[in-house]
Amino acid sequence: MVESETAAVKRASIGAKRNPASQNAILDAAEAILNEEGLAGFSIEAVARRARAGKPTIYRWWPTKTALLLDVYQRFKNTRPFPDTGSLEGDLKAFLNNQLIGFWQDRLCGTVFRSIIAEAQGDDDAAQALFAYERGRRKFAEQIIERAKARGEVSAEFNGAVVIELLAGFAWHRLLTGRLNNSDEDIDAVVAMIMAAAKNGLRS
Amino acid sequence: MVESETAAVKRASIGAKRNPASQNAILDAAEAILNEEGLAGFSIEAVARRARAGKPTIYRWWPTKTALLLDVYQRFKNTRPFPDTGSLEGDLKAFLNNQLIGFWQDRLCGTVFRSIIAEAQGDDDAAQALFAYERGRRKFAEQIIERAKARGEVSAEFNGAVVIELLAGFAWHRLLTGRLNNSDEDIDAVVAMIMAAAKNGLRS
Amino acid sequence: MVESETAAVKRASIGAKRNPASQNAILDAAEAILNEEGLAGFSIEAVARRARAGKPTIYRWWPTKTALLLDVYQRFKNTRPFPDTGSLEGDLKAFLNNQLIGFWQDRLCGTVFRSIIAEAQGDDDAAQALFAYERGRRKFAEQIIERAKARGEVSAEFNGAVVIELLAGFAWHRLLTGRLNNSDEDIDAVVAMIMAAAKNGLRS
Amino acid sequence: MVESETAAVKRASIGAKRNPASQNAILDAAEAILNEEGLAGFSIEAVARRARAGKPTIYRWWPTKTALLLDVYQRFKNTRPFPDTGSLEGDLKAFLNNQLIGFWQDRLCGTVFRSIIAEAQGDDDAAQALFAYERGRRKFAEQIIERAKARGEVSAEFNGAVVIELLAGFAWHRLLTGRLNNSDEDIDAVVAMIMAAAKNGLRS
DNA sequence: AGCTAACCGAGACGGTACGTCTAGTCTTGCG
DNA sequence: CGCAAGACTAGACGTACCGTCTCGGTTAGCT
Repeated sequence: MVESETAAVKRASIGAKRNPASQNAILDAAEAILNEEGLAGFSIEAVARRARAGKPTIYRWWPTKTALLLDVYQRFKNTRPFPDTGSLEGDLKAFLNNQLIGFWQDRLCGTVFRSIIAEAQGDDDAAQALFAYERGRRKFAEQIIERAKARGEVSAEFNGAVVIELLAGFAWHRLLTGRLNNSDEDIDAVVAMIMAAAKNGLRS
Repeated sequence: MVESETAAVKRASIGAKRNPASQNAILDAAEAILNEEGLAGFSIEAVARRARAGKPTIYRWWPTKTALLLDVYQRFKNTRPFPDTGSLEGDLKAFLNNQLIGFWQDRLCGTVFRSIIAEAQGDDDAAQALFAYERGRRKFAEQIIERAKARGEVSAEFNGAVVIELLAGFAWHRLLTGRLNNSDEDIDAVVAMIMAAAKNGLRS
Repeated sequence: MVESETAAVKRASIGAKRNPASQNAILDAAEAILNEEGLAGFSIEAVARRARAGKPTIYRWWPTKTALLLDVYQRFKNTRPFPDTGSLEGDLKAFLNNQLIGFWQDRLCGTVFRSIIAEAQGDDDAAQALFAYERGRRKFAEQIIERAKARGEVSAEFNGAVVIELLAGFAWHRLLTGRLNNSDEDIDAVVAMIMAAAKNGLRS
Repeated sequence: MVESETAAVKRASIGAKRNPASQNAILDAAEAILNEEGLAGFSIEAVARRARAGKPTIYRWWPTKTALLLDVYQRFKNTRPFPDTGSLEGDLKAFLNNQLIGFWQDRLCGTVFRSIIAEAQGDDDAAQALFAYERGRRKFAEQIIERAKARGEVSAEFNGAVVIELLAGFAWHRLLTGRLNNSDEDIDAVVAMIMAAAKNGLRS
């Protein structure tokens, strides 16, 4: 993904339209800087230097630093499955492992997402972008509970939204406190807790 | 607490020891800026300007921006009770309401804590300080579960650490996604979920 | 001359040859910008924007900003007479009034020429163009002295080149120090000074 | 004067007051850049780089590029005499040689002054500064004529202001057309012209 | 009682990054 | 092939903070 991080190639305009080579070089550079120096060293200036791009080229396509971060994050998505494992327990574990904790452990996904969350705490635009994205992800994940209800695994009153947010919150907390690794056992514990609550058939 | 935010008074040295008036003026200014302009406008320079203090005076006592943020946060603490309500359910609700969500809704506590978390994502020192603080808070909160075990409300195998982290994660997630308000019903749902799991007597 | 400064008309290519409409639109825009915003606001970018022309179109025909300026200046020329008034005094006054100070007071001529001189101080190409132009003008003006010698108004040893340069220098100085206006009386004084020197019949 | 152009020394603050070492390093660097690269290469950025100074340090003390140029120019002044030679002819030659043409030929004085004139053509503040300076210089030089009148060399009606401006204009013209050198003979011719006019006793 | 050490406000210092502007080059697609 | 359009690299613009430093002054506490 970061194949051209020291791209010494000369990259001119390709006419009156966006040059995908530049776009990729910028995203590559952004990713590489986050990887090597973390959020603290991540500046538009540094990205431009590394990508051998002009600053205006970056500002033309990404209005804010966070927009660039979000784009870097988007490049990682779509690869991991979000399967119907046939059981609530399996689905919840897959959710944590494939979409949250496990996903963030892969490459820079976690680093980038941490940066986005941090950025959103001080910048309103970033906040709106992140919140919209996150709300969508949660809504999507609530299908897990709908499937479980269809299967009869949980009662219709079971509060799916809260379950999903509990899992997401747990994962965010692990991410933001630098404790993603060695979470396997705790993931099992969390899911077991949810399953226990589900078996009691309560409305939440 | 912010009684002297426009302190026009002249505040000289009081000799070879720390001047508490300066210390307070700086913390007041920091708080006021966070209140009025948010994390984005929060800079040492701005705090010094507003507090009519010299920058070195700030750097002498707070090595980093985050240290100052942590101090601002500390000023809010200690007031809210952390009672033994006599039941696990009561204790958990009190934990969320008095120590987490409810507490953060009060004045600037939430804003400041959000800022600290954000800062910690890019600054290692800040991260260590926050993580140590947070770990301590969780350990302390686990007493809730110990008390419940002593009462016989939950089995000895109940995974208290995970429960506390689920609640903390839920609260962080609400804080960081700007959804602290209108959480009362969801707090009840979360606690009900935990109680349901506890009643099943599982190891977690 | 500035008839199409807001040229909203669509101006396409007229095939494989230079489009005079574009050329004029560019010169018009350049002139208008100099008029309204002065040399400081005069950029190729601004000219292209105003003329609704592509930057390459400008660069194709004018290699430098100064070349464009010189072209704008040239459009003003040729209209004023450079007559043989029959006397040295009349010729000198006509020179100052028609070719220098009086000419520069007309419309933007002075503004444009000031800009060219300024440009020439930092750009070698511009300097060469300006100097060649100016040298030619002086040589031409020296005919005034030749005519006076033919008439017997001054001796053959009279240093015509220095006289012309004195007048040119005086005019440049007025132009560059923003004092073109109210020069009439001073023009008379300058010419009287030259006439007095001439009458003494000295070699200069 | 440019003794520390590659000043590798570390130059910290000397407290809450202007550091003359920085000031000198900046002026040295500005001078060196003008010398080596001319006005075209003269940017605040380049000066800061060469002086190993921060850009804000330059902007703190010199609001515009021209202000810096003027300061560089001022460092050259005051050394050359402006003597009373006892005769109008001698005074005029000394004026041209010591204060104008001859002075500008020395080191970078001419280059710097050319740059100032150029800058003044596009920047109003620069123009005001230059015009005020220049007006003062001319007023001062008019003492030459006053002295000649006191000596009885010229009549009381002799127009001193115009004479001084003729000389200044001649010198500016030589400077701005890159023809300072080999002016000695022409200086003599110019002065002879003025002397001839003076002898005729005309009012100008 | 005098000296010293640490404090205080102030603000300059060398830097880095910001977001905007222009320079000059390039390519596309229409006419 | 000329044209409008607009992308590209490059780098200067002027501003805001960063964290460090020295200044000149003040006062507490030790000698």
